[in-house]
Amino acid sequence: MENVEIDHLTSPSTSKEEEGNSMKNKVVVVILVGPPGSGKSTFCEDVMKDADRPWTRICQDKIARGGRAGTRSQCLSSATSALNEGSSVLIDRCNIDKEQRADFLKLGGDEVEKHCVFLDLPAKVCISRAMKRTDHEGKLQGGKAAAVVNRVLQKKELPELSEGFTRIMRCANEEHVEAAIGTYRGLGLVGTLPSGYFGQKSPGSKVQLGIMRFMKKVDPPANLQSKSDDPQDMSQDKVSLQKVSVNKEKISPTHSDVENDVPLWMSQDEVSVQKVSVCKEEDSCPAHSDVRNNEKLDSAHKTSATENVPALAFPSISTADFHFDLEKASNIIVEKVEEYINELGNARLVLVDISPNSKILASVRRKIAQRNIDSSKFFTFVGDITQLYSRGGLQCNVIANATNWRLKPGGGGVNAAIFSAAGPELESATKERATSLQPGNAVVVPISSTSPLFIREGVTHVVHVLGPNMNPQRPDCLKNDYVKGCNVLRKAYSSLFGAFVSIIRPEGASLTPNIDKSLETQDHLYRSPGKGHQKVSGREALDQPQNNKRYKGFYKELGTEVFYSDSKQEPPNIERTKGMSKTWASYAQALHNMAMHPDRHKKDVIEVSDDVVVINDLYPKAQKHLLVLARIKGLDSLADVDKEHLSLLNRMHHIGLKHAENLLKDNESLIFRMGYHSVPSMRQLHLHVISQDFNSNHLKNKKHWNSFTTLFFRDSVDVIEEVSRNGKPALIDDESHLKMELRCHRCRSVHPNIPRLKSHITSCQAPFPSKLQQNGRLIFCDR
DNA sequence: GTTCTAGAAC
DNA sequence: GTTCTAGAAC
Repeated sequence: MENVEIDHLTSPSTSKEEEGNSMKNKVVVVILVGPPGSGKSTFCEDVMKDADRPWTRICQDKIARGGRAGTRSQCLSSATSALNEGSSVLIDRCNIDKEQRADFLKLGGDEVEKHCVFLDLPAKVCISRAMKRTDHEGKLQGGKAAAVVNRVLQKKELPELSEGFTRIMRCANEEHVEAAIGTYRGLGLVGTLPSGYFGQKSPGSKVQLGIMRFMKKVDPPANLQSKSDDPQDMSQDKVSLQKVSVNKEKISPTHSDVENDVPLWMSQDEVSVQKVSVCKEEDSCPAHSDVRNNEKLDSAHKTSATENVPALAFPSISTADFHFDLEKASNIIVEKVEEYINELGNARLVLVDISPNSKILASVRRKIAQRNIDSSKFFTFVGDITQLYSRGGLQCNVIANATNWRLKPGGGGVNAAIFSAAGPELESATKERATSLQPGNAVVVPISSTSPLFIREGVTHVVHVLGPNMNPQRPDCLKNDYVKGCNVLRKAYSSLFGAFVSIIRPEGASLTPNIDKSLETQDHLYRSPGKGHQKVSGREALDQPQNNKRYKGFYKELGTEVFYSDSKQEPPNIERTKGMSKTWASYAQALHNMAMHPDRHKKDVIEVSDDVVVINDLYPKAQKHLLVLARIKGLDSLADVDKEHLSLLNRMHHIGLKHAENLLKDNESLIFRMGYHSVPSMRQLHLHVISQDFNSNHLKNKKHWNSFTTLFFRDSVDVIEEVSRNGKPALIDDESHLKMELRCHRCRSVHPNIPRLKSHITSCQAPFPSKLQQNGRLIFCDR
């Protein structure tokens, strides 16, 4: 072994001979997992400093020779040598996905335990650190570090025990990291650590361990014992005595008598055992089914099992029975996901295939790894789409069915499986809404509360979608006409994702789905509250205490309580605002005063007419930032807008456009966007006309940035379309978007703070997201 | 909406 | 020590 490649720390009191005898079976391989800047090297240094146990740090950057990074095989051979010499090993490299970890998990054979320390710190923390360091061994520092961290995080796959780890410690913050360092520093010459998963986001676990408080000691319940002989001995494991809160609803939707507090020192397996012991209906309980099967699936995103976020699971359309070219299909999937991903809010899209060797999944994964797609919003999953929750722990409230033109059960594949799993009611409910489907179209069918799909899997809607057919054995074969085929496949995904957006945003989604004209007379499709008895009974069922705890929180979050009940009721956001004029603080009256009395504010006013006033924003957030104020009293925000204001909205739009075009004459490099804040701080409906440079000293904080660059900003064109279609604009009725991480509005990269972000956007020339490039959302000089 | 500022983060 | 955020006050 070359002595410059690795950091050794061997206890001076331990001779080689003693190591060979006493340490042989007690060495351990600790594989660090985390992006650049997550603190892997610091972790190693802290563990090794004054440690009793001999450690060897294997660092790929340090193995580097002649300016080039070392290789994986060099790391493996150094690690093997160290283990043979009786030293435990710290693998200090990103190890971000399973494939990168696999070889290191074979080190030393079965007798050597493999531990994982998963440094899962917020992206912005890692970026910030990586950018600031000046002495990195791999020369990864400064500006390029942010891009690298972003890229590495795209590939992140959560470590799982099933990979071969006996123990995983996830560290989500500095406190957790300190605890982990303490754990390994306290691991004496012959000590061992309990097996299992410690920390949140245990993949496949039904229990979300809540917020870890590593340092706060709480006595464990009398009926549970730590694996450590001495539970007070923090050197065994600093997490050993922590209690965490567990959300009952998330443990087992059908059983509420599970212990509410589970001590953190229990491993994932122990928690599962405990659940089994209190559950009387193991065979039918989804939680237990999942526990039994959770190692069969390989997704890095099973955490959604414990999160009540809306999700659409969809199979690849047309690539199986309809023989569509896989590469072309995967291109279209990625393209359409990119187009819709910003409309999802906290919702997710999951591409599902039953085969672990699925070529289409592999192709999509390969392509998304090269794109800037938020891996929490879109990921792939290997599993049966009809048993995602019960067997895979993945909760998806909407599943897509790649169906046939007759919308009939049978045939094979996904269609047969979904009709079969849902029971005969799906066929009748489908028939109520449509009897046939054209390629490229989709139809939404709510799932009855009595359907096994709802009871067992938590599925509330099936979206049938029909793709193009390239198989001469099937109807409507396109005979290899891929120009047409690709267009139809694009339309199919647009219909599907549009339908999903309509389900999760019932007030009226911003996209126009491809509604099959032949079906328009029937009551169904995407957004309509509908009159089907099924829907009403489905909602009634939610009032029953059993079977539905999971879904209650879900619907509350989505605000869909009203949407699926009888259609005479209005969506909740309308009800709330009607006749309940919001009270506005004095500081929030400025725009109202200007709109009512423009003559008193002549120096700020650019244009006045009977219905609008145009002003320069007093605190512009970009080089050019105008406001078009409505002059109707009582029209304070989008919540007050309805169909009668459509002509005013159009007029505000055109006045805004006129001013943007005037400003473009002076500066052709500007790009404008026009829109409304979902929940404005200032009274009086006002349209922002803002240049996309965001070059302004008045843009100071996260709220400023996110109010113009997330879904909180409602493009004028979309608002107008929604009001003309639904009579009301779709409202994002919470302000969570304002607290989201700071992402570049062009390339979508994450930045740790406002100064860094502002520095980035001065030079980012990436094209705007495709959605913004459509429907005239961006206004720019065409020459 | 902004300003101010304590204290967290670096 | 400086930078940055986030909450209170207005």
